[in-house]
Amino acid sequence: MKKITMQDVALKAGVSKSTVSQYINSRFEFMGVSTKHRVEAAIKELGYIPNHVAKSLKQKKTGTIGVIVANILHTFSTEIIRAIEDECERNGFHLFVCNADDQPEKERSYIDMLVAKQVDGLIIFPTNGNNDYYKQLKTAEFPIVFVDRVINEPIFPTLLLDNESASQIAVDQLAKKGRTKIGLVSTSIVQKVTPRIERIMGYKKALASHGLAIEEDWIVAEQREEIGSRLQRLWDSGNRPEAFFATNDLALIELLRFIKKNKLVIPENIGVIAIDDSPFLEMATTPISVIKQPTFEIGQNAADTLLQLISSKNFEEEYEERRYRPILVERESI
Amino acid sequence: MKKITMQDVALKAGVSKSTVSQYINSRFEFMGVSTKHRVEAAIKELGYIPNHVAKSLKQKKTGTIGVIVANILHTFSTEIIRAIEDECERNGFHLFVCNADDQPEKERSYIDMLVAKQVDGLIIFPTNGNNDYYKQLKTAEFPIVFVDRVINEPIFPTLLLDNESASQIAVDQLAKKGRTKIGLVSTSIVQKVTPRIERIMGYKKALASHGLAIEEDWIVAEQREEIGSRLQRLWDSGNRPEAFFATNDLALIELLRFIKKNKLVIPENIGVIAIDDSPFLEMATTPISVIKQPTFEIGQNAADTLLQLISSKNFEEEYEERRYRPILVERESI
DNA sequence: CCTTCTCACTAAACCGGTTTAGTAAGTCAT
DNA sequence: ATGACTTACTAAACCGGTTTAGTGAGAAGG
Repeated sequence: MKKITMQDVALKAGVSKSTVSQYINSRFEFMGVSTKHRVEAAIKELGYIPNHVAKSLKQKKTGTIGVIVANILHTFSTEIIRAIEDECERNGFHLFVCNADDQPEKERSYIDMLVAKQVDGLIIFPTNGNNDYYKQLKTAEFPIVFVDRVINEPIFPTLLLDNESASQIAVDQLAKKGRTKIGLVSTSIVQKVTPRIERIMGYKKALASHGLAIEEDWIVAEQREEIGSRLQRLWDSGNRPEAFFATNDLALIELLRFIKKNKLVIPENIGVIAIDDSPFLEMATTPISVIKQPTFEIGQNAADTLLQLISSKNFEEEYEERRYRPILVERESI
Repeated sequence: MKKITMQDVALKAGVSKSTVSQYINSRFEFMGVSTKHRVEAAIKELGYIPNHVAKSLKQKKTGTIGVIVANILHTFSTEIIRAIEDECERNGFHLFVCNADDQPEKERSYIDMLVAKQVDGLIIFPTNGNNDYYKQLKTAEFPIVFVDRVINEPIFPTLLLDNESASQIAVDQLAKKGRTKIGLVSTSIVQKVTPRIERIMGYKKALASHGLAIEEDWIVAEQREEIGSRLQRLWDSGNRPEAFFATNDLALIELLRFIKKNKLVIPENIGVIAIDDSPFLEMATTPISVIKQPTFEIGQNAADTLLQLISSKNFEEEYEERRYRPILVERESI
């Protein structure tokens, strides 16, 4: 069935399509009342819906933004995306969301696809494997904002949690309850993912700040599927920490699974604290203490920063990364 | 900074842009080897990225699909969307995901926006408030697939859980454990949302099938924020069920919050079963039994059905709704 | 009455890639 | 030598909306 165009509306209303375009864009300054009503009636009668593809071609903008998430399984990612969506929507933009699964090749092909689709800008949780390509895009003055991870050069605005600070809070909380033997559980640091690296660094610094030794065996940083068995081996070795600090929600799930398997009681047998929250942690038998990221604020700011870049076209040579203060949610698990 | 176009590549390579277009589209049948290499080198040298907006205008397709979710807070929604994303991606399509918050006006404006953006089709979890508009789109032969909810006429393919069956399984499980006083917790049915209505209907039928009376006071179907206080009043009344059946994950969260507040022990003091799963339910102190939807299959089929509609352009007068068998995940909470 | 200005509207170029009919050169068969 | 066919390539129209310079009619001022 033939799609209705402005030309059809113009014919129906007895005007030119320029006049219809003026009407669609609410430019009524030089438009007779009779003309206006005829165009309005024609649009309604024909059920005309504008074609934004044609408009985008001429105006060289699409009103869309690409978001490339490194790992969408992290709850905080989806929370940040929700905030980005809300803020973009408030400004008349819509999102393509893509999941790179922490793979640089996937990320690269998403960037290409989104640039080809003429998105007006990108928000990327960078995988850290496309640094040359990021530089090319910088040279091309393509608007990009990074979130959650830092790359080797500060070429785009970068927003992320103060990870070391988050670890400091975690260790502080455990130490405050008298815990001196503190282990850490993380997902793999092979890819050198900023939050994981910085949180482990922060954990070490925090232990040192409490005069506590760093027990390398108590640092479990594995692929998610390996965490359980590593924890088991650690537990069975007899040299056990009193508490565990999980650096993200996926690590926490594996930690809780291990705890349940060994029929440990929180916090009597083992203390637990984690970074990032989930609705169920609050109402677990033992509600789990967490350090939250201000995901809504990060997302909103990321969106605003990008929209600013898009509209101003003012590109700085370098950008200072913006760090967000973590938020302690003290429950009963430590 | 000026964007590189095919014309620029053509000039560089010493060919016409038609030739460049043939190269980009891998049409080499009538192309000299020398020409091919010159075009290839020019593309690489200039860093040319095609403009899909121009291509879409000419070809009248964008390779994008709109997904309008009624309520994105439900975990099953995001699981279905993940499956849709994967399947669409496998077929070279990408998604716009919009959240209607169960509001028909929001849904309507999203449909308009997505049609204007020339998406090739829509997957909608319908709010049930735009039936006339759905019919208009049917008349216009716009490809749409409905998910999770049924509207008053079978004008588009519709995929959803066998909700009554899910409730039957829930009541069967509780009855099997000797529970005869079974309450139900749901989010609000004011909007007549298909799954909620059907699950309550299924619950009543299932009680009847076990010769159990329907205690209207034990049916809590409220706005999410009201559920806790309604449950509290029910509990304090003294006329209490032995177990609760939560019809979705949001209702379950409120139920668990109530249980925790009243220091009840699952399943000793109160049995619990719910529809829809979450990672944490498995490792709760008392792992919660659930009836899962086959979200991956539903999402994949929804995507395939829509892609079929898009490519075949073959629209039936009516469609039979497709029901999916629920899956029991027996844990320890009943 | 003539000139200038304003109002209301329109023709046509443009955005960038696709596609198709057309062109030129070379090959082959008669 | 000529006609038919194939290969390799290209000019230009098209997709649908935007935008701008242009046009005609009417009003106002000198």
